[in-house]
Amino acid sequence: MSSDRYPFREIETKWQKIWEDRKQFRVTEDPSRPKFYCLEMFPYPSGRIHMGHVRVYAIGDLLARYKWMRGFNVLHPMGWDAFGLPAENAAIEHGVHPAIWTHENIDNMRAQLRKMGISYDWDRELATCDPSYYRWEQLVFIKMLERGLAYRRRSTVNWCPSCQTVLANEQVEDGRCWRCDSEVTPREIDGWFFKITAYADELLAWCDRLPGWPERVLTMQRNWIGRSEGAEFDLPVAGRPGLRLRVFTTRPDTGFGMTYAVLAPEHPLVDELVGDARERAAVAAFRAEVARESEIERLAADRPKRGLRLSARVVNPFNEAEIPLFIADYVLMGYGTGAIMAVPGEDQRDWDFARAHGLAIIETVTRPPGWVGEAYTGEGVKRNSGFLDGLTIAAAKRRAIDWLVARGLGEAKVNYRLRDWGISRQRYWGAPIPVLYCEACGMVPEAEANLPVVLPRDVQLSGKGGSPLADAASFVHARCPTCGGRARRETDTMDTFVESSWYFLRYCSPHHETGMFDRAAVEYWMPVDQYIGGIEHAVLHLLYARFYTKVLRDLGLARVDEPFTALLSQGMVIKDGAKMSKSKGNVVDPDDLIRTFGADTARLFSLFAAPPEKDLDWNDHGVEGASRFLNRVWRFVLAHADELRGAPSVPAPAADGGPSGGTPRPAPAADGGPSGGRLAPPTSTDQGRAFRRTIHETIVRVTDDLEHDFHFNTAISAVMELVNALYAFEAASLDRVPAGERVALLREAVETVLLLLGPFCPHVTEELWGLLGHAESLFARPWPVADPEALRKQEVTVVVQVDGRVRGRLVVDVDAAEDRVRQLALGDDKVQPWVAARTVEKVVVVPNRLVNIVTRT
RNA sequence: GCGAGAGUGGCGAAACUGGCAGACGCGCCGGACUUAGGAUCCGGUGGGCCGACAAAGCCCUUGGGGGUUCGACUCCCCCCUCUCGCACCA
Repeated sequence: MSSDRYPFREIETKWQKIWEDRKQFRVTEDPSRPKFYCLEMFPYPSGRIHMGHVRVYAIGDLLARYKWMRGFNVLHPMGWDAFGLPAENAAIEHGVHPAIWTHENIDNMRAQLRKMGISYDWDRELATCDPSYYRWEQLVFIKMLERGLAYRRRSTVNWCPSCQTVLANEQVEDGRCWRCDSEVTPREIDGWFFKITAYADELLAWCDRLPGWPERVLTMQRNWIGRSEGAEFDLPVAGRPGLRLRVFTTRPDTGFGMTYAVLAPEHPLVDELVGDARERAAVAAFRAEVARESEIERLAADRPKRGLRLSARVVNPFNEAEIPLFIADYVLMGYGTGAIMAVPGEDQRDWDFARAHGLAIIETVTRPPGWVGEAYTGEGVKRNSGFLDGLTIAAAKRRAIDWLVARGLGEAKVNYRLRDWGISRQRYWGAPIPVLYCEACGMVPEAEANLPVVLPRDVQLSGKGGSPLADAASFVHARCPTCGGRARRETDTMDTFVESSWYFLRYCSPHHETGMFDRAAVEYWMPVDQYIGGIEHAVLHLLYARFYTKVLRDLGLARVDEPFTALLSQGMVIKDGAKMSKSKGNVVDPDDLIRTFGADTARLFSLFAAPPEKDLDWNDHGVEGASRFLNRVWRFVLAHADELRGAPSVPAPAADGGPSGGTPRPAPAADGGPSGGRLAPPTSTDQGRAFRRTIHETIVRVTDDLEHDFHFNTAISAVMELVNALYAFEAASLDRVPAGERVALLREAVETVLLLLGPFCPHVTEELWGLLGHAESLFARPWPVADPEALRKQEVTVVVQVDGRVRGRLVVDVDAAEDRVRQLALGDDKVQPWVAARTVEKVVVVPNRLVNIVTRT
């Protein structure tokens, strides 16, 4: 079956070696050329690449090679997100050290990626578990500590019992661990945090300035940050002078509608407010009941709101009314002040609770006529609201805040859903946090001269809980960098998302030894022009990396506001309607695929089967189709190689940029093939002219598809059409087109196919390019530019409609006079019967496209 | 519930600012070449009128229903379905 396929194995091995030996894709800063930084999210070295990797790296390589041909200085690096739990779990299960396991996996995956033939600058490869990498992150940690951007505190965190570590909020999905899907439980623990909330406003504001990002991702980030404007103010506790309850609200205008107040069950004020032992017991019971529920149960929609009425009462400062106070499970300690004023008239949650507990409901916004419903949250004029009556909601909000401020009760306040990023992990295989606890000095950062704090090799990994580093005596016991006294090292390691928050900066100067990166290199390469990765990182990695980049900027290390100018979120690879997984038995192994069909076919199908942002439905027959297509190209060139070599090569485009704003290469390769021709093929016949137009229309179509919309699938189909046309022309032109002209056109078509297809299928196109007599790499050639002369049309087919239905066609000169086209249409044989018995009311002529004759009886 | 996106042949999908719906590929059908073909090449392939075949033609068709327009997959309104994200965030 494969015996008739072109020899992809030899060809792919051959060219991979040549590219590597030549270091063809190694780049350095070159101020004379425009740069293009093309980056795919680096992989976790799990050991094997999967089809998702094939897809994302095929996309990245396509863009990198295309930009390369367009004359850009392209940075296209690859590395390894090498810290993380799987390595540690493998160590526990199989007794192999995480470092060894990781490096073996990296070696395997590097070999797999090489077989894909991707244009990486391998000299820039990095692994985040390397001390020469993470040392800079430790240095930045210390600087963040100095500025209060890193801090330690005790808090309730998300604990994954399976991973035996803490998770950041972003890493919990529906109450489950993002990695292992275990149910997360709350735990009170000391840990380190990055103050991402200090950047909430900036992260949010820049969401409006990232036009190259998918709206979907920006929306997710905006939601995650969750900015809301409102007010914070105090409710005095009735009969307890000096005791106040602080609440946050986004609707200060509804203060007069506040008929009760609610505290989160774990609110610290609750203990001060309980009256007697009986109430104390009731509170304890209520808290226990709430705590017993898992996160997942609490998240279940539409569950009744439960609450407990306290004996204490508070005073509504707006109307001096004494109102009841509750603790209830629908108020969360983690947001705002952990306490709310309840306005059942204008808040559905409060309405539900008020109805369940027989509480008063006051409407403070005039409902529209005929409105029926429960709580009303729409626009309207204020009523039942004292000094706010008659105002709009917006005006009333301002007036209410002014009123609170004037009385010293509160102020305007912005709240965020975003929490600080908890980066402590109670695990081994991560970057050590460079901090010590001195018996004399307390918590002190490690001295910069002592960095890196290297992860010790000899550690017992049991998986039984507790930081493994805590058991490594040689690591834990250290000298205080300040006083020289006895000190204990921090044994938490950093979340691996810290490493992936700056690897794109390290790529700019991966071997830089005196700092995180070389400033000039970063100035030249950053930001990343095109970032490509999965949607699963819409908030996680992409938010952290944006934050960390801004921190580095504010530390004076780099002048970059945003790391990624444009983002492409590629869809998943699915098969038989489901995500590929071992349990479903629908996994396609990239190695098998490449062995059977070759890397070019694997890449071509990945790019052809669906547009990149959609899920890709894997189809084995479709892969065969892709393979068949490449064979078709291969066979044509081989059958005609001798003949084609004698014809003049395609003229290299003049170095004046392309049709779509690309930037020029400096000098076209002086490699015109053996005959060195530079002239456009003659087109003395209609057939020749039509074929040449097809060639150049294909150039326009493919270029537009790549440049504007990432329509890789339609770009490929355009090339397929050209190949179909090539076969057709070859067969039909033999006696009709002069031999010299014919072979010149065939050569122009073939070379155009190879150039356009090169970034998709680099090996086979390189090989065929060589067979045509070219000494230089296809990728040293500029991207083809359409010849306007070839695109010019003499005639066009115009559709003739009668009352919107196609009844005939006309072939007319391009830009023929409207009147003439109208007359031809009306007189057309096919059209006549449809208009004969009717009155022509109107004739619409769309130049070069269509005529619509509108009639009535 | 809120937000975003999507719904087009047997399947993956095309269709630029409204202008020939279904490009390209898969699958299927037929033919050619062949000892043979699961290789290759050529042709056909949305549904219906429609029959033993063919040609030509007509009608219907982009989730459903309305609307705007000479003309709607595309724009507007209503509804249905699916996917994703957020989900007591005050």
